[in-house]
Amino acid sequence: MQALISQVIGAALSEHGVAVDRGVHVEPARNPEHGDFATNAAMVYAKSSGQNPRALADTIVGYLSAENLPHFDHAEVAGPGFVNIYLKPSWLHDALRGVLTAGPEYGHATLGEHASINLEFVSANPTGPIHVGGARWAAIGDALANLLAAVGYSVHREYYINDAGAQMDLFGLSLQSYITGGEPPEHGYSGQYLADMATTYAAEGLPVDAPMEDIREWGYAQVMAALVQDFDRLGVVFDTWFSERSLHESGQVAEALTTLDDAGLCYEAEGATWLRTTDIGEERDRVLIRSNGTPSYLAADIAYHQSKFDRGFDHLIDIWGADHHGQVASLQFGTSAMGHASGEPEVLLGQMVTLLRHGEEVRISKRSGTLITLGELLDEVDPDAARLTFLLQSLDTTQSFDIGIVASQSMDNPVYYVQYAHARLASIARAAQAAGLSLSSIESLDLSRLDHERERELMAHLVTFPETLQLAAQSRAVHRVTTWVRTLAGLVHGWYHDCRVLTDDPQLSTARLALAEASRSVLANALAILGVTVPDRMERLDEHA
RNA sequence: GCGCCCGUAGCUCAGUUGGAUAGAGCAGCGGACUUCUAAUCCGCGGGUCGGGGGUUCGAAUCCCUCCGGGCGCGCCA
Repeated sequence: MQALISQVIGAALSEHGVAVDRGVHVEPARNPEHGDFATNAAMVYAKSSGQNPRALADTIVGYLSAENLPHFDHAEVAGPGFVNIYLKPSWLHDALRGVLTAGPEYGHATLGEHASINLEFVSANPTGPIHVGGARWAAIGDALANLLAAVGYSVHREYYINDAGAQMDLFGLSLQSYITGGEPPEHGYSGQYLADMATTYAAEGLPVDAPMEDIREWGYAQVMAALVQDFDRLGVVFDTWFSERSLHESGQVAEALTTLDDAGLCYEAEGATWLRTTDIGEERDRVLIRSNGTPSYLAADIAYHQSKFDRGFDHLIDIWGADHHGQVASLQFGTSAMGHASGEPEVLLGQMVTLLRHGEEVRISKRSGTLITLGELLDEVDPDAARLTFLLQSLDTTQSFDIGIVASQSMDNPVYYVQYAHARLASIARAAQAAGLSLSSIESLDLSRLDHERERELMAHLVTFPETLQLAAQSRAVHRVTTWVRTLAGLVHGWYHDCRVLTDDPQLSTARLALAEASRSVLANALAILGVTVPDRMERLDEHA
């Protein structure tokens, strides 16, 4: 409908001799008094057409009125030159029919044209449990994958295991000291999880005097197993766990280094090999091969992203913590030097999580061992509550995650508000079935009885779902879906309160049942994208709970 | 010093990519269950959109500048 109106106005302007070079924006009116849709086209093109905005708006109204648009009622000029478009209620009834017909597919799009995306997120050293910051990327990455899939991309979830390099040895030495009771290494890892691992190690009867390498590898396996388990609890499953070591062992890192060198982008100095990142305005060049002969993290990362392209992905997206911001340009430079489009990989930087407990900040540091792990978080906080909390905010804002609030005040957590809306609608469906009420064929439904203001608002919001998904996907902003679904839940609750579905008026009840089913379906669809459980019923809580 | 992000109600955050009277949740106060679930609904109070310039019909949104906060600026990852 929106697109159709935009098209008609565009054609009208062209016919009127106006060059339509900036598109025609038609948006749902925010205020019901402004009709169903509004456009600012008259103000945008006033200058180039040589007319004042209101006169041009009058012209547009004339065209619209003559056009015989479906469901068109009338249009009028408002304010400085807006054109407000009023449609007959039947347009929302038709739209609702469309929602029901599309079912679980409603809102899905073919924007991505099946292009394949490799989405990498969380990626960390396997030297300990994932912490709360990682949990944010896990929730967001998984939901973004769902979102991109919903608009037509083929998405692959990937976790890069940084199992090569000095940190692994430091981890091995640290664990060894816990096992032997010996001196811990300088700047080593510490924390309860290492003590627990040492206990397990002893319980399994493994040799205390084993070489560090063996202990390191044993610990690595332990950490990975725990990682998979924690992600599973959060509902996140990766398609690929990619080992950094494998890149070194297969020679792909060496290969990448050769390619970069052949392109003349490397030089040697101070015993090391450098990448000329100052060529792209970086402050300094970056080391590719250390003076001790080992490739740097950057070298492996360039090879890693090359491997993603080798595996056939059309586009790469990485979600990184903002503390890695400084590495983006070098990696992209390296990737483009390997022959790929500039801007690959697309790196989404997420701001940090400030962990609080009842308003008091908890400093997290993996090496100092004061971390709150994902597992510990999920011991205290319902996984759905955790996920939705992470999906509430934009990646660009630092998130305050108060464990105390998300756990203890779970009554007030938005996740239950949204889930409860679904449970209520599912409850209506059950009651309707018990009463022998069912939806006849969608085409023959008489929806004209849906004329309550609550119903108008609810239907009008359902209509914006497809656009919301597309905008959210294009801007990689999952939280927009969350915002949208919270609004939907609010509208559902309000409607539920004012508009009883099961009445002694069969036509009214049937029409309302259709709206309930459509709302339930879209709600379930949206929650599935967010990765939040969709309950058909929820237990009544105690008064004091 | 340089780069990125942020600053919106007491608190936590949205704000449809520049639109009409800036919103929600929580917290506070006051109302609504003989009903398909009250984990709900309704009402009230609460704002120099960090400050100042600029761009234009129109700015929370774009540009400049200052202030305040976070993160980074390793041959760690």
